[in-house]
Amino acid sequence: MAQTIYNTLTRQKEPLETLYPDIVLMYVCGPTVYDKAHVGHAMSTLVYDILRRYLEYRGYEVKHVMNYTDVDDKVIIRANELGVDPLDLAEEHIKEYASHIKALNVLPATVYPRATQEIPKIISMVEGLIDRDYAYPVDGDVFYRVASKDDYGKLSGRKLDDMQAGARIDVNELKENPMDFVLWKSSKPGEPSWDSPWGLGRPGWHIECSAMNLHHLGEQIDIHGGGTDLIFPHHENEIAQTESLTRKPFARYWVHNGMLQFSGDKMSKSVGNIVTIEEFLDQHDADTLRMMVLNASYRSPLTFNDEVVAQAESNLDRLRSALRPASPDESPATDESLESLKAQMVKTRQGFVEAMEDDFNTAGALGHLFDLVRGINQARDANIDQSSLSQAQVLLRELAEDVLGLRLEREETESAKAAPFIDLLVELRRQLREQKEWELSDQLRDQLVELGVLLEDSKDGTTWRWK
RNA sequence: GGCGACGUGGCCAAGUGGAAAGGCAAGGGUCUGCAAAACCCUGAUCACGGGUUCAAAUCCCGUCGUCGCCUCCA
Repeated sequence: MAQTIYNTLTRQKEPLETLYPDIVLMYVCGPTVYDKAHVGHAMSTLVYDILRRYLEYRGYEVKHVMNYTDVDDKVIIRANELGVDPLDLAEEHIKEYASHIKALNVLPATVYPRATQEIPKIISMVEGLIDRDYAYPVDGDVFYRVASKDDYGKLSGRKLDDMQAGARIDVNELKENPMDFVLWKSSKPGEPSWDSPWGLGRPGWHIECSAMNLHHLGEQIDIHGGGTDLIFPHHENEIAQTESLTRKPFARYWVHNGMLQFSGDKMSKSVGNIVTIEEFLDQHDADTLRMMVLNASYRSPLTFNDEVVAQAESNLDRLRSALRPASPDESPATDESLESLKAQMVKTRQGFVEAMEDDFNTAGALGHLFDLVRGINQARDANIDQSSLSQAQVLLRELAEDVLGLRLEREETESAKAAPFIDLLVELRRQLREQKEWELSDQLRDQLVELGVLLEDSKDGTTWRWK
Protein backbone atom coordinates (compact mmCIF):
# COMPACT_ATOMS: atom_id res chain seq x y z
CA MET A 1 0.00 0.00 0.00
CA ALA A 2 1.05 3.47 -0.64
CA GLN A 3 0.05 6.77 0.86
CA THR A 4 -3.02 8.35 -0.66
CA ILE A 5 -4.14 11.92 -0.28
CA TYR A 6 -7.31 13.68 -1.34
CA ASN A 7 -6.68 16.36 -3.90
CA THR A 8 -9.23 19.16 -4.16
CA LEU A 9 -8.01 19.82 -7.68
CA THR A 10 -9.17 16.43 -8.93
CA ARG A 11 -11.77 15.78 -6.24
CA GLN A 12 -10.38 12.36 -5.52
CA LYS A 13 -7.85 10.46 -3.49
CA GLU A 14 -4.57 10.06 -5.31
CA PRO A 15 -1.33 8.24 -4.55
CA LEU A 16 1.19 10.61 -3.02
CA GLU A 17 4.01 11.04 -5.48
CA THR A 18 6.40 13.75 -4.45
CA LEU A 19 8.49 15.95 -6.71
CA TYR A 20 11.69 14.77 -5.08
CA PRO A 21 12.22 11.36 -3.52
CA ASP A 22 11.61 11.28 0.22
CA ILE A 23 10.97 14.99 0.44
CA VAL A 24 7.62 16.72 0.84
CA LEU A 25 7.32 20.41 0.13
CA MET A 26 4.31 21.64 2.06
CA TYR A 27 2.91 25.13 2.27
CA VAL A 28 0.04 25.99 4.59
CA CYS A 29 -1.86 29.26 4.72
CA GLY A 30 -1.59 30.69 8.19
CA PRO A 31 -3.69 33.34 9.88
CA THR A 32 -4.12 37.01 9.20
CA VAL A 33 -2.85 38.47 12.41
CA TYR A 34 -5.21 41.27 13.32
CA ASP A 35 -6.90 39.70 16.33
CA LYS A 36 -6.69 36.77 18.72
CA ALA A 37 -6.75 33.44 16.92
CA HIS A 38 -9.63 31.06 17.62
CA VAL A 39 -9.87 27.31 17.94
CA GLY A 40 -10.73 27.01 14.24
CA HIS A 41 -7.27 28.30 13.41
CA ALA A 42 -5.87 25.81 15.86
CA MET A 43 -7.74 23.00 14.14
CA SER A 44 -6.13 23.85 10.83
CA THR A 45 -2.69 24.06 12.36
CA LEU A 46 -3.22 20.72 14.07
CA VAL A 47 -4.41 19.02 10.89
CA TYR A 48 -1.25 19.87 8.99
CA ASP A 49 0.90 19.04 11.97
CA ILE A 50 -0.63 15.57 12.00
CA LEU A 51 -0.10 15.14 8.26
CA ARG A 52 3.46 16.20 8.67
CA ARG A 53 4.16 13.97 11.66
CA TYR A 54 2.81 10.97 9.83
CA LEU A 55 4.81 11.70 6.69
CA GLU A 56 7.93 12.02 8.81
CA TYR A 57 7.09 8.76 10.51
CA ARG A 58 7.02 7.19 7.06
CA GLY A 59 10.47 8.54 6.33
CA TYR A 60 9.81 11.73 4.43
CA GLU A 61 11.63 14.92 5.13
CA VAL A 62 8.94 17.57 5.26
CA LYS A 63 9.75 21.15 4.37
CA HIS A 64 6.91 22.92 6.03
CA VAL A 65 6.16 26.58 5.44
CA MET A 66 3.39 28.45 7.23
CA ASN A 67 2.91 32.12 6.59
CA TYR A 68 1.60 35.03 8.59
CA THR A 69 -0.37 37.67 6.73
CA ASP A 70 0.84 40.69 8.61
CA VAL A 71 -0.28 43.49 6.33
CA ASP A 72 -3.80 43.66 5.02
CA ASP A 73 -6.98 45.76 5.21
CA LYS A 74 -8.10 44.07 8.40
CA VAL A 75 -4.83 44.66 10.16
CA ILE A 76 -4.89 48.32 9.19
CA ILE A 77 -8.51 48.84 10.15
CA ARG A 78 -8.08 47.18 13.51
CA ALA A 79 -4.89 49.07 14.24
CA ASN A 80 -6.63 52.35 13.46
CA GLU A 81 -9.47 51.46 15.80
CA LEU A 82 -7.00 50.72 18.55
CA GLY A 83 -4.78 53.66 17.71
CA VAL A 84 -1.68 51.53 17.32
CA ASP A 85 0.79 50.91 14.54
CA PRO A 86 -0.44 48.14 12.22
CA LEU A 87 2.90 46.39 12.12
CA ASP A 88 3.13 46.43 15.91
CA LEU A 89 -0.34 44.96 16.15
CA ALA A 90 0.64 42.19 13.74
CA GLU A 91 3.83 41.51 15.66
CA GLU A 92 1.93 41.15 18.89
CA HIS A 93 -0.46 38.59 17.42
CA ILE A 94 2.29 36.67 15.70
CA LYS A 95 4.02 36.25 19.03
CA GLU A 96 0.79 35.10 20.57
CA TYR A 97 0.12 32.60 17.79
CA ALA A 98 3.64 31.25 18.06
CA SER A 99 3.05 30.58 21.74
CA HIS A 100 -0.20 28.76 20.93
CA ILE A 101 1.58 26.61 18.37
CA LYS A 102 4.01 25.58 21.04
CA ALA A 103 1.31 24.93 23.61
CA LEU A 104 -0.56 22.77 21.12
CA ASN A 105 2.54 20.64 20.62
CA VAL A 106 2.70 21.53 16.94
CA LEU A 107 6.13 20.90 15.45
CA PRO A 108 7.78 24.12 14.39
CA ALA A 109 7.53 24.83 10.67
CA THR A 110 10.73 25.05 8.70
CA VAL A 111 9.99 28.72 7.98
CA TYR A 112 7.34 31.18 9.09
CA PRO A 113 7.49 33.86 6.41
CA ARG A 114 5.56 37.10 6.62
CA ALA A 115 4.07 39.18 3.85
CA THR A 116 6.07 42.22 4.87
CA GLN A 117 9.31 40.30 4.46
CA GLU A 118 8.56 39.31 0.88
CA ILE A 119 8.01 42.72 -0.71
CA PRO A 120 10.88 42.60 -3.24
CA LYS A 121 9.80 39.16 -4.41
CA ILE A 122 6.19 40.29 -4.65
CA ILE A 123 7.12 43.34 -6.69
CA SER A 124 9.20 41.34 -9.10
CA MET A 125 6.38 38.84 -9.53
CA VAL A 126 3.87 41.57 -10.26
CA GLU A 127 6.25 43.10 -12.77
CA GLY A 128 6.62 39.74 -14.43
CA LEU A 129 2.87 39.32 -14.66
CA ILE A 130 2.47 42.76 -16.21
CA ASP A 131 5.24 42.03 -18.72
CA ARG A 132 3.38 38.96 -19.86
CA ASP A 133 0.01 40.72 -20.03
CA TYR A 134 -1.46 38.74 -17.19
CA ALA A 135 -1.80 41.91 -15.15
CA TYR A 136 -2.35 45.61 -15.66
CA PRO A 137 -1.68 48.69 -13.56
CA VAL A 138 -4.35 51.36 -13.05
CA ASP A 139 -3.80 54.48 -10.94
CA GLY A 140 -1.34 52.86 -8.54
CA ASP A 141 -3.23 49.56 -8.27
CA VAL A 142 -2.32 46.46 -10.21
CA PHE A 143 -4.92 43.84 -11.14
CA TYR A 144 -4.64 40.30 -12.35
CA ARG A 145 -6.52 39.76 -15.60
CA VAL A 146 -8.56 36.61 -15.00
CA ALA A 147 -9.59 36.37 -18.64
CA SER A 148 -5.95 35.83 -19.55
CA LYS A 149 -5.79 32.37 -18.00
CA ASP A 150 -8.07 29.94 -19.75
CA ASP A 151 -8.19 27.44 -16.91
CA TYR A 152 -9.03 30.03 -14.28
CA GLY A 153 -11.50 28.37 -11.90
CA LYS A 154 -10.08 24.87 -12.16
CA LEU A 155 -9.58 24.43 -8.43
CA SER A 156 -12.95 25.67 -7.25
CA GLY A 157 -14.84 24.23 -10.22
CA ARG A 158 -16.26 27.54 -11.24
CA LYS A 159 -16.62 29.13 -14.60
CA LEU A 160 -16.00 32.79 -15.06
CA ASP A 161 -19.44 33.31 -16.55
CA ASP A 162 -21.17 31.74 -13.55
CA MET A 163 -19.14 33.73 -11.12
CA GLN A 164 -19.95 37.01 -12.73
CA ALA A 165 -23.64 36.22 -12.85
CA GLY A 166 -23.97 35.72 -9.12
CA ALA A 167 -21.12 37.87 -8.03
CA ARG A 168 -21.56 39.82 -4.86
CA ILE A 169 -18.53 41.92 -5.42
CA ASP A 170 -18.09 45.63 -5.55
CA VAL A 171 -18.10 47.04 -8.99
CA ASN A 172 -14.76 48.66 -9.43
CA GLU A 173 -14.62 50.99 -12.37
CA LEU A 174 -10.91 50.50 -12.64
CA LYS A 175 -11.16 46.79 -13.36
CA GLU A 176 -11.45 45.38 -16.84
CA ASN A 177 -13.45 42.50 -15.45
CA PRO A 178 -15.29 42.39 -12.10
CA MET A 179 -13.49 39.14 -11.23
CA ASP A 180 -10.04 40.63 -11.69
CA PHE A 181 -8.29 40.75 -8.36
CA VAL A 182 -5.73 43.09 -6.89
CA LEU A 183 -2.05 42.20 -6.85
CA TRP A 184 -0.77 45.51 -5.61
CA LYS A 185 -2.79 48.11 -3.82
CA SER A 186 -1.97 51.81 -3.60
CA SER A 187 -1.83 52.97 -0.02
CA LYS A 188 -3.47 55.89 1.66
CA PRO A 189 -1.37 58.30 3.69
CA GLY A 190 -0.47 56.85 7.06
CA GLU A 191 -0.85 53.24 5.99
CA PRO A 192 2.09 50.89 5.85
CA SER A 193 3.54 51.19 2.37
CA TRP A 194 6.45 50.24 0.21
CA ASP A 195 7.87 51.92 -2.83
CA SER A 196 7.09 50.23 -6.11
CA PRO A 197 7.07 50.93 -9.85
CA TRP A 198 3.38 51.88 -9.39
CA GLY A 199 3.91 54.21 -6.48
CA LEU A 200 3.61 53.66 -2.75
CA GLY A 201 1.52 50.67 -1.93
CA ARG A 202 1.25 47.23 -0.41
CA PRO A 203 0.68 43.70 -1.66
CA GLY A 204 -2.71 42.13 -2.25
CA TRP A 205 -3.58 39.14 -0.17
CA HIS A 206 -3.19 36.41 -2.75
CA ILE A 207 0.17 37.35 -4.21
CA GLU A 208 1.98 37.13 -0.91
CA CYS A 209 1.44 33.40 -0.66
CA SER A 210 2.61 32.88 -4.21
CA ALA A 211 5.73 34.88 -3.46
CA MET A 212 6.48 33.00 -0.27
CA ASN A 213 6.07 29.68 -2.02
CA LEU A 214 8.39 30.72 -4.78
CA HIS A 215 10.92 32.09 -2.35
CA HIS A 216 10.98 29.30 0.21
CA LEU A 217 9.93 26.19 -1.67
CA GLY A 218 10.29 26.86 -5.39
CA GLU A 219 8.15 26.99 -8.49
CA GLN A 220 6.48 23.69 -7.75
CA ILE A 221 5.45 22.18 -4.44
CA ASP A 222 3.86 18.96 -3.29
CA ILE A 223 1.16 19.94 -0.83
CA HIS A 224 -0.62 23.23 -0.46
CA GLY A 225 -2.94 23.37 2.51
CA GLY A 226 -5.50 25.60 4.12
CA GLY A 227 -9.13 25.69 5.16
CA THR A 228 -11.93 24.92 2.70
CA ASP A 229 -12.92 28.54 2.92
CA LEU A 230 -9.74 29.44 1.08
CA ILE A 231 -10.44 27.39 -2.03
CA PHE A 232 -12.05 30.37 -3.64
CA PRO A 233 -10.83 32.93 -4.25
CA HIS A 234 -7.54 32.68 -2.42
CA HIS A 235 -6.12 29.42 -3.70
CA GLU A 236 -7.67 29.82 -7.11
CA ASN A 237 -5.88 33.11 -7.44
CA GLU A 238 -2.63 31.74 -6.14
CA ILE A 239 -2.73 29.14 -8.87
CA ALA A 240 -3.48 31.77 -11.50
CA GLN A 241 -0.63 34.04 -10.47
CA THR A 242 1.98 31.40 -9.95
CA GLU A 243 1.25 29.30 -12.99
CA SER A 244 1.00 32.34 -15.27
CA LEU A 245 4.51 33.19 -14.24
CA THR A 246 6.17 29.79 -14.08
CA ARG A 247 4.18 27.99 -16.78
CA LYS A 248 4.31 24.92 -14.59
CA PRO A 249 1.71 23.20 -12.44
CA PHE A 250 2.02 24.80 -9.03
CA ALA A 251 0.99 22.44 -6.22
CA ARG A 252 0.53 18.74 -6.88
CA TYR A 253 -1.96 18.25 -4.07
CA TRP A 254 -4.38 20.85 -2.82
CA VAL A 255 -5.45 19.85 0.65
CA HIS A 256 -8.26 21.51 2.57
CA ASN A 257 -9.38 21.01 6.12
CA GLY A 258 -13.04 21.32 7.06
CA MET A 259 -14.35 24.17 9.15
CA LEU A 260 -14.87 24.00 12.87
CA GLN A 261 -18.60 24.28 13.47
CA PHE A 262 -19.84 26.12 16.50
CA SER A 263 -23.57 26.12 17.21
CA GLY A 264 -24.40 25.28 13.64
CA ASP A 265 -22.17 27.80 11.92
CA LYS A 266 -18.59 28.05 10.91
CA MET A 267 -16.64 29.57 13.73
CA SER A 268 -15.43 32.88 12.44
CA LYS A 269 -14.75 36.37 13.50
CA SER A 270 -17.40 37.76 11.20
CA VAL A 271 -20.12 35.47 12.61
CA GLY A 272 -18.94 36.39 16.08
CA ASN A 273 -19.13 32.89 17.58
CA ILE A 274 -15.53 32.72 18.62
CA VAL A 275 -13.75 30.69 21.22
CA THR A 276 -10.18 31.92 21.21
CA ILE A 277 -7.29 29.53 21.59
CA GLU A 278 -6.37 31.39 24.72
CA GLU A 279 -9.81 30.86 26.25
CA PHE A 280 -9.77 27.20 25.34
CA LEU A 281 -6.33 26.55 26.75
CA ASP A 282 -7.32 28.31 29.94
CA GLN A 283 -9.87 25.63 30.60
CA HIS A 284 -8.64 22.54 28.82
CA ASP A 285 -5.64 20.38 28.21
CA ALA A 286 -4.18 21.38 24.83
CA ASP A 287 -4.37 17.76 23.73
CA THR A 288 -8.14 17.87 24.03
CA LEU A 289 -8.33 19.88 20.84
CA ARG A 290 -5.93 17.56 19.08
CA MET A 291 -8.03 14.62 20.19
CA MET A 292 -11.14 16.25 18.73
CA VAL A 293 -9.35 16.68 15.42
CA LEU A 294 -8.05 13.12 15.47
CA ASN A 295 -11.44 11.62 16.18
CA ALA A 296 -12.91 13.02 12.96
CA SER A 297 -12.02 13.36 9.32
CA TYR A 298 -9.81 16.35 8.66
CA ARG A 299 -11.78 17.17 5.51
CA SER A 300 -15.19 17.29 7.16
CA PRO A 301 -16.65 20.01 9.32
CA LEU A 302 -15.78 19.42 12.96
CA THR A 303 -18.43 19.84 15.62
CA PHE A 304 -17.36 21.96 18.55
CA ASN A 305 -19.45 22.11 21.70
CA ASP A 306 -19.14 21.35 25.39
CA GLU A 307 -20.21 17.75 25.02
CA VAL A 308 -17.69 17.00 22.30
CA VAL A 309 -14.94 18.65 24.29
CA ALA A 310 -15.82 16.52 27.30
CA GLN A 311 -15.81 13.39 25.15
CA ALA A 312 -12.36 14.23 23.86
CA GLU A 313 -11.14 14.62 27.42
CA SER A 314 -12.53 11.20 28.28
CA ASN A 315 -10.84 9.77 25.20
CA LEU A 316 -7.51 11.07 26.43
CA ASP A 317 -8.08 9.55 29.84
CA ARG A 318 -8.80 6.26 28.20
CA LEU A 319 -5.54 6.29 26.24
CA ARG A 320 -3.69 7.22 29.41
CA SER A 321 -5.28 4.36 31.32
CA ALA A 322 -3.14 1.96 29.30
CA LEU A 323 0.09 3.45 30.60
CA ARG A 324 -0.48 2.42 34.20
CA PRO A 325 2.08 -0.06 35.43
CA ALA A 326 1.60 -3.80 35.71
CA SER A 327 0.33 -5.16 39.01
CA PRO A 328 1.30 -8.82 39.00
CA ASP A 329 0.41 -11.01 41.95
CA GLU A 330 1.03 -14.66 42.84
CA SER A 331 -0.70 -16.09 39.79
CA PRO A 332 1.48 -15.36 36.75
CA ALA A 333 0.04 -14.55 33.36
CA THR A 334 -0.70 -17.40 31.01
CA ASP A 335 1.14 -17.83 27.73
CA GLU A 336 -2.17 -17.26 26.10
CA SER A 337 -2.52 -13.73 27.40
CA LEU A 338 1.07 -12.95 26.42
CA GLU A 339 0.44 -14.18 22.89
CA SER A 340 -2.77 -12.26 22.73
CA LEU A 341 -1.04 -9.00 23.61
CA LYS A 342 1.68 -9.64 21.05
CA ALA A 343 -0.91 -10.33 18.38
CA GLN A 344 -2.73 -7.15 19.28
CA MET A 345 0.48 -5.15 18.88
CA VAL A 346 1.03 -6.46 15.38
CA LYS A 347 -2.58 -5.82 14.48
CA THR A 348 -2.47 -2.32 15.89
CA ARG A 349 0.57 -1.15 14.02
CA GLN A 350 -0.71 -2.62 10.80
CA GLY A 351 -4.19 -1.20 11.17
CA PHE A 352 -2.86 2.17 12.21
CA VAL A 353 -0.65 2.44 9.16
CA GLU A 354 -3.37 1.26 6.81
CA ALA A 355 -5.77 3.85 8.15
CA MET A 356 -3.26 6.66 7.95
CA GLU A 357 -2.21 5.70 4.45
CA ASP A 358 -5.79 6.11 3.40
CA ASP A 359 -5.83 9.88 3.22
CA PHE A 360 -4.79 10.27 6.84
CA ASN A 361 -7.78 8.52 8.36
CA THR A 362 -7.02 9.53 11.91
CA ALA A 363 -10.35 8.41 13.31
CA GLY A 364 -9.74 4.94 11.97
CA ALA A 365 -6.17 4.98 13.27
CA LEU A 366 -7.40 6.05 16.68
CA GLY A 367 -9.80 3.12 16.70
CA HIS A 368 -6.82 0.80 16.40
CA LEU A 369 -5.09 2.57 19.28
CA PHE A 370 -8.13 2.03 21.46
CA ASP A 371 -8.02 -1.65 20.59
CA LEU A 372 -4.45 -1.67 21.82
CA VAL A 373 -5.51 0.10 25.00
CA ARG A 374 -8.03 -2.61 25.69
CA GLY A 375 -5.40 -5.26 24.96
CA ILE A 376 -2.96 -3.68 27.37
CA ASN A 377 -5.53 -3.33 30.12
CA GLN A 378 -6.65 -6.91 29.63
CA ALA A 379 -3.06 -8.05 29.86
CA ARG A 380 -2.54 -6.10 33.05
CA ASP A 381 -5.65 -7.66 34.54
CA ALA A 382 -4.25 -11.02 33.52
CA ASN A 383 -1.17 -10.37 35.67
CA ILE A 384 1.25 -9.92 32.85
CA ASP A 385 4.76 -8.85 33.85
CA GLN A 386 5.91 -5.26 33.46
CA SER A 387 8.49 -5.88 30.78
CA SER A 388 5.93 -7.51 28.49
CA LEU A 389 3.45 -4.76 29.23
CA SER A 390 6.06 -2.12 28.55
CA GLN A 391 6.58 -3.30 25.00
CA ALA A 392 2.96 -2.62 24.21
CA GLN A 393 3.02 0.65 26.09
CA VAL A 394 6.04 1.76 24.10
CA LEU A 395 4.14 1.04 20.90
CA LEU A 396 1.15 3.01 22.11
CA ARG A 397 3.31 5.95 22.99
CA GLU A 398 5.18 5.80 19.73
CA LEU A 399 1.99 6.00 17.71
CA ALA A 400 -0.03 8.32 19.91
CA GLU A 401 2.74 10.66 20.97
CA ASP A 402 5.36 10.72 18.26
CA VAL A 403 3.08 10.23 15.29
CA LEU A 404 -0.20 11.80 16.34
CA GLY A 405 1.34 14.40 18.64
CA LEU A 406 -0.60 13.64 21.80
CA ARG A 407 1.10 13.83 25.17
CA LEU A 408 0.04 10.96 27.35
CA GLU A 409 2.50 11.53 30.14
CA ARG A 410 1.62 14.86 31.62
CA GLU A 411 4.13 17.40 32.66
CA GLU A 412 3.72 17.86 36.38
CA THR A 413 6.06 20.76 36.88
CA GLU A 414 4.18 22.87 39.41
CA SER A 415 2.05 20.11 40.78
CA ALA A 416 5.03 17.85 41.33
CA LYS A 417 5.79 19.89 44.41
CA ALA A 418 2.50 18.81 45.88
CA ALA A 419 3.21 15.12 45.43
CA PRO A 420 4.88 14.49 48.81
CA PHE A 421 1.94 16.09 50.58
CA ILE A 422 -0.54 14.02 48.68
CA ASP A 423 1.47 10.91 49.45
CA LEU A 424 1.25 11.87 53.08
CA LEU A 425 -2.53 12.20 52.94
CA VAL A 426 -2.83 8.90 51.15
CA GLU A 427 -0.79 7.23 53.88
CA LEU A 428 -2.95 8.85 56.55
CA ARG A 429 -6.04 7.58 54.80
CA ARG A 430 -4.53 4.10 54.59
CA GLN A 431 -4.24 4.03 58.35
CA LEU A 432 -7.80 5.24 58.75
CA ARG A 433 -8.98 2.48 56.46
CA GLU A 434 -7.02 -0.07 58.38
CA GLN A 435 -9.04 0.93 61.39
CA LYS A 436 -12.19 0.84 59.27
CA GLU A 437 -12.78 4.54 59.71
CA TRP A 438 -14.74 4.56 56.49
CA GLU A 439 -16.48 7.86 56.97
CA LEU A 440 -13.31 9.81 57.59
CA SER A 441 -11.36 8.06 54.86
CA ASP A 442 -14.13 8.66 52.32
CA GLN A 443 -14.30 12.28 53.33
CA LEU A 444 -10.58 12.63 52.75
CA ARG A 445 -10.94 11.04 49.34
CA ASP A 446 -13.82 13.31 48.35
CA GLN A 447 -11.97 16.40 49.38
CA LEU A 448 -8.93 15.39 47.40
CA VAL A 449 -11.17 14.99 44.34
CA GLU A 450 -12.26 18.57 44.78
CA LEU A 451 -8.61 19.54 44.70
CA GLY A 452 -8.18 17.59 41.48
CA VAL A 453 -6.65 14.41 42.85
CA LEU A 454 -8.23 11.05 42.09
CA LEU A 455 -7.59 8.15 44.43
CA GLU A 456 -7.93 4.56 43.36
CA ASP A 457 -7.78 1.69 45.81
CA SER A 458 -6.73 -1.72 44.65
CA LYS A 459 -5.53 -4.89 46.27
CA ASP A 460 -1.96 -3.59 46.13
CA GLY A 461 -2.74 -0.33 47.81
CA THR A 462 -3.83 3.12 46.74
CA THR A 463 -2.67 5.07 43.73
CA TRP A 464 -3.49 8.65 42.91
CA ARG A 465 -3.37 10.85 39.85
CA TRP A 466 -4.28 14.34 38.82
CA LYS A 467 -7.70 14.75 37.35
C1' G B 1 -29.46 31.89 -8.15
C1' G B 2 -24.51 29.09 -9.17
C1' C B 3 -20.61 25.59 -7.37
C1' G B 4 -19.27 21.90 -3.68
C1' A B 5 -19.67 18.71 0.65
C1' C B 6 -22.48 16.05 4.03
C1' G B 7 -26.86 13.27 6.54
C1' U B 8 -24.41 6.00 10.20
C1' G B 9 -27.13 3.82 17.63
C1' G B 10 -28.54 9.27 22.97
C1' C B 11 -23.58 12.07 21.46
C1' C B 12 -18.69 12.22 18.45
C1' A B 13 -17.64 9.17 14.46
C1' A B 14 -14.79 5.02 10.91
C1' G B 15 -16.33 2.29 6.95
C1' U B 16 -17.96 4.03 0.12
C1' G B 17 -20.41 -2.90 -3.45
C1' G B 18 -20.15 -8.90 0.05
C1' A B 19 -21.63 -10.45 7.59
C1' A B 20 -22.23 -2.10 10.69
C1' A B 21 -14.55 -0.07 13.65
C1' G B 22 -13.62 2.83 17.88
C1' G B 23 -14.67 6.39 21.77
C1' C B 24 -18.23 8.99 25.05
C1' A B 25 -22.83 8.39 27.60
C1' A B 26 -26.46 4.52 29.49
C1' G B 27 -27.94 -0.28 31.70
C1' G B 28 -26.30 -5.13 33.80
C1' G B 29 -22.11 -7.90 35.85
C1' U B 30 -16.81 -8.95 38.04
C1' C B 31 -13.59 -6.57 41.59
C1' U B 32 -14.16 -3.27 46.11
C1' G B 33 -15.83 -1.79 53.05
C1' C B 34 -17.96 1.93 49.59
C1' A B 35 -16.19 4.40 45.43
C1' A B 36 -12.97 5.04 41.26
C1' A B 37 -10.34 2.68 37.49
C1' A B 38 -9.96 -1.64 34.69
C1' C B 39 -12.32 -5.97 32.64
C1' C B 40 -16.90 -8.70 30.73
C1' C B 41 -21.96 -8.30 28.68
C1' U B 42 -26.22 -5.36 26.25
C1' G B 43 -27.91 -1.78 21.87
C1' A B 44 -27.99 1.01 15.15
C1' U B 45 -29.84 -2.06 8.71
C1' C B 46 -26.86 3.40 7.97
C1' A B 47 -32.33 10.85 6.39
C1' C B 48 -36.60 9.41 3.13
C1' G B 49 -38.60 7.42 -1.72
C1' G B 50 -37.48 4.93 -6.17
C1' G B 51 -33.78 2.25 -9.31
C1' U B 52 -29.21 -0.85 -10.78
C1' U B 53 -27.03 -5.57 -8.82
C1' C B 54 -26.81 -12.41 -6.99
C1' A B 55 -25.48 -8.66 -3.22
C1' A B 56 -25.88 -1.37 -1.38
C1' A B 57 -24.83 2.39 4.35
C1' U B 58 -21.53 2.08 0.01
C1' C B 59 -23.53 3.08 -7.29
C1' C B 60 -27.72 6.05 -10.05
C1' C B 61 -32.22 9.38 -9.87
C1' G B 62 -35.52 12.25 -6.86
C1' U B 63 -37.13 14.49 -2.12
C1' C B 64 -36.12 16.62 2.57
C1' G B 65 -32.45 18.58 5.85
C1' U B 66 -27.54 20.57 7.36
C1' C B 67 -23.03 23.01 6.16
C1' G B 68 -19.17 25.57 3.16
C1' C B 69 -17.89 28.85 -0.95
C1' C B 70 -19.52 32.60 -4.56
C1' U B 71 -16.97 39.46 -0.04
C1' C B 72 -12.57 39.15 4.46
C1' C B 73 -11.85 34.16 6.51
C1' A B 74 -7.94 28.18 8.84
